[in-house]
Amino acid sequence: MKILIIEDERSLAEDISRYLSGEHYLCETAATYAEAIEKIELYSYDCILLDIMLPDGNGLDVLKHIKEIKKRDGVIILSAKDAIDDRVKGLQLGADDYLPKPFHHSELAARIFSVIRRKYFDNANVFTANEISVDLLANTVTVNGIPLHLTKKEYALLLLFLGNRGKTIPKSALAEHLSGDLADMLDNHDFVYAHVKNLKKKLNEGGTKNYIKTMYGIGYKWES
Amino acid sequence: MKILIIEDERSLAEDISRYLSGEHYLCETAATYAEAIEKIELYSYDCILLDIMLPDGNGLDVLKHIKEIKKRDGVIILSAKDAIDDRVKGLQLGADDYLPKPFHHSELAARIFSVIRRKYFDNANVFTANEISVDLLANTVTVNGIPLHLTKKEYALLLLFLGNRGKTIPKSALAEHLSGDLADMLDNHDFVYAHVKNLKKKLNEGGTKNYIKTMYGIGYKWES
DNA sequence: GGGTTTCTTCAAAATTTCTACCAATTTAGT
DNA sequence: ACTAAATTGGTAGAAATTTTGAAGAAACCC
Repeated sequence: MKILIIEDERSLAEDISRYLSGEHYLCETAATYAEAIEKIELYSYDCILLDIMLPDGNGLDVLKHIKEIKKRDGVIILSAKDAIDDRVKGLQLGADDYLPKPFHHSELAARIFSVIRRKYFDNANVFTANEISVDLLANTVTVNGIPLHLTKKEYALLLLFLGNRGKTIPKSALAEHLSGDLADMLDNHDFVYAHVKNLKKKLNEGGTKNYIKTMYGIGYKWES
Repeated sequence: MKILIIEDERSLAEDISRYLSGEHYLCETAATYAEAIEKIELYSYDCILLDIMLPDGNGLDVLKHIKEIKKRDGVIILSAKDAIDDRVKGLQLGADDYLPKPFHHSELAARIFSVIRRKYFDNANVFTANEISVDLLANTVTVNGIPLHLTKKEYALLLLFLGNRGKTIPKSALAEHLSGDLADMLDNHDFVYAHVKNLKKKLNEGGTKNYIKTMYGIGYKWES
């Protein structure tokens, strides 16, 4: 899952980025209004964290922009505790949530989780696709009611697939998603093969059909 | 879609090439000014990635050359973050976009995609021609709503046809677009025949009319 | 620290795609 | 209608990619 952090205070942005990376999110940052607009126009994110005060503009304008030009990107507004005005305006403009600074990491994670859940998983805590069922809060998986033990990476992989059903996910994206540091995983995708294999195997032993299709030369796709 | 990567730092060029290959692009590289000019004169590309600093010349001169002698090849300039001058000059000279180094692979892919979409497909993400529909983001093809599985080269071929509807495409151009190493494929077009044949067959089995007309002695043409 | 689990690397086997080749067919020009 | 060149369609070997199992590293848990 991909997060954009729009925040001009660099140390805070990096702090958040580091924490969320450890929670299996892929993070990017934008420190200015201009940079934020650029990234929003070019990419899509699962969730955007939006600081209201930016050196060269107002975060609410960024939000307006997001909602104008498209998109179903989730938005969580970050701002000072007492800026009630911003909060009201933000939610009116279509923000998904509001988090006053300072906040706990765990609280941020919970809000992001909730936004993503709403966006990809019909807002349910338990997401079911055919015979597979995922408890997003407990982070457990069952197949036909029987618990299935997955490792962290396998679970991350499964969520990525389920959140992108029907879309082809390039190997490089899988590598990025699994590897945390998107270093030089560019030429070595062996570990992706390994994890996909293991996930497939476990799902299969659990008795599911094979929903993970290979897109030769590109990546994989979840087909329900 | 065919990309030319003009970049003297070999490892970077290879990185990019590998990544873009995984995203359905056909890549070639040029490491020097001379090599770049040579390839540009000989072939055409859908998008050219242009490093400004080359060991034997300036990338802006390459850009000038591109715009002089032809072409609707899209150009994205790659250069150091603070080279504002180059950016301005580049855009004045007709570059389509500018990407400061270092950049994320996904960011590069997004810019290339945007250039190509603008150039060939009226800025749309899903492109439909009669009963055929191509999702440029997911890289999938459907015929009358039924998914059609194409290989990389077949997909590249289809995109080339759809991007040039009504125009006769010479065999040599098809060979260029399909050939990974632009060896002396100039006299041997057997592999073009093969891929056109396979694409025709799959489209036909999918139930489309035969839109690919043979222009005897010249090439092929997509006729809607 | 020892034992267990998980992650990554490696190499051979299987699969998919690509290219070369050949015979049959079509085309353009005479 | 005949000829030479170009294209089609099939097949097979080459090349590239993925699968698979096993083993070595690394991380984790008492």
